Amino acid sequence: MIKALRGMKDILDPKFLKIFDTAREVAQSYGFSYIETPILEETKLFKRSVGESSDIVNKEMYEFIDKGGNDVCLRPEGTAGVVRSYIEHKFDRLETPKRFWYFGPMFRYERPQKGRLREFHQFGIESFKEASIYEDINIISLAADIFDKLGIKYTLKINSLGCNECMPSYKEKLTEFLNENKDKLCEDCQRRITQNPIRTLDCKNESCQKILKDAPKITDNLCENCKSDFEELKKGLDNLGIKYEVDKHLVRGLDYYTKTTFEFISDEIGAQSAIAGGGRYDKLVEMLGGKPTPAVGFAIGIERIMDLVKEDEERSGIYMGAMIKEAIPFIQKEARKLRKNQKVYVEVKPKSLKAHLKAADKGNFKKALIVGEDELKEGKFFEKEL
RNA sequence: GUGGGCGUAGCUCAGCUGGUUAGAGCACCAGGUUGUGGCCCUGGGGGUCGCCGGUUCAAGUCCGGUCGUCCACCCCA
Repeated sequence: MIKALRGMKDILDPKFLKIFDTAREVAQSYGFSYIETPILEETKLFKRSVGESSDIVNKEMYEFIDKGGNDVCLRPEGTAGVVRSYIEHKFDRLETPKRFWYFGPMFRYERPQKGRLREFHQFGIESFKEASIYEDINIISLAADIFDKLGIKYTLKINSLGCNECMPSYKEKLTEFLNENKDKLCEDCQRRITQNPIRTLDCKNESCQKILKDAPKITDNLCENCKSDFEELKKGLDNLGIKYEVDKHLVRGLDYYTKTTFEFISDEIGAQSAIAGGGRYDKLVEMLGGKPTPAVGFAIGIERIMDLVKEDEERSGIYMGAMIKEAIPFIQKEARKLRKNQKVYVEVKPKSLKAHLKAADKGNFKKALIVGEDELKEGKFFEKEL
């Protein structure tokens, strides 16, 4: 038997569509426009944006040489492609902001576990050309609306990584501190010093945490602008009634993030608890060859929230069935009329009345319309509310 | 890449220290007097016991390998 590849799943759960529909509705209600970029891109794109030091680029990409000799890979995340498209269409030369939403599969060659697949789906938002902190709030509000609409409980964590002005100097100070304490840190943290020093702040190792509590704090190092923006962000979320926690250890794993970072967490889904993550990435457009353009966005992991969405169990629609073969054309014709304003399912195999009612019940329909010999003669239905 | 659990019917699993035709519940299908579902009863279909090799008179059961799956680490949505 041929099976789906490791870490790849067929999607049969109707909740998947429900999530898609909800996310799309919310994004459109905010006035965002749809974008879908190719699933296959030049490998370079991700090396430059996500960062060569990241695990994603380092060991998780589905990378290969195509028949034309191009080094390509399946996209491991959504932002890079949207930014590439933004620049390619010269939107960076306009002053008008561009706001997009997208939805599609992403690929990472990892060991699968709960909340982690090799092919997974993300709904994402990217907003370009708007440097205002109010846009960050706008974006967070959009994400919160999607979760609220889906009935998903979450904890929102926010942090600021600082900008071009203050981040590099903080990184230096931290690296210096880490190097001084290098021999006391765990193996992972020692590796992190060169790869992504800020990640050490997040280490789960207790002995590391003891040492790191004396490490320079990111919030103490923010420049005036970043500091006031972060204050404004908190006020803005208060204003909208969106609850949050400040998490000084919140670091995004991708190199392109700056200033605001945020994560929506659920405590009901195991170790992979981040259901959405995002933030500002003011340097990325420039890094990929565009004009300097501020940008902010986020992505939701669809598979991670599947279990958090409640199933619709209400009966709906009509079940139509025939008890004799001759009645099938009749119900097909009637079904077309009825479908103008409701869901109508037609069973094309003749069955006993009992069997039809049972099927209508199992299918969670609200009403059953059955046609037998008598009904066919009179052009009527046997009608039953379920 | 590292560590641990698990692979027996569509699903959830049972199968003691190896012994004849491999079981249960749920699901599915058909009946319970001819055309009224959800409950109940009866019957039925469905399994190369993940795969390969080894030990043995005999393996679902023991051993090795392999693949898959789940959970965790790393990392991330």
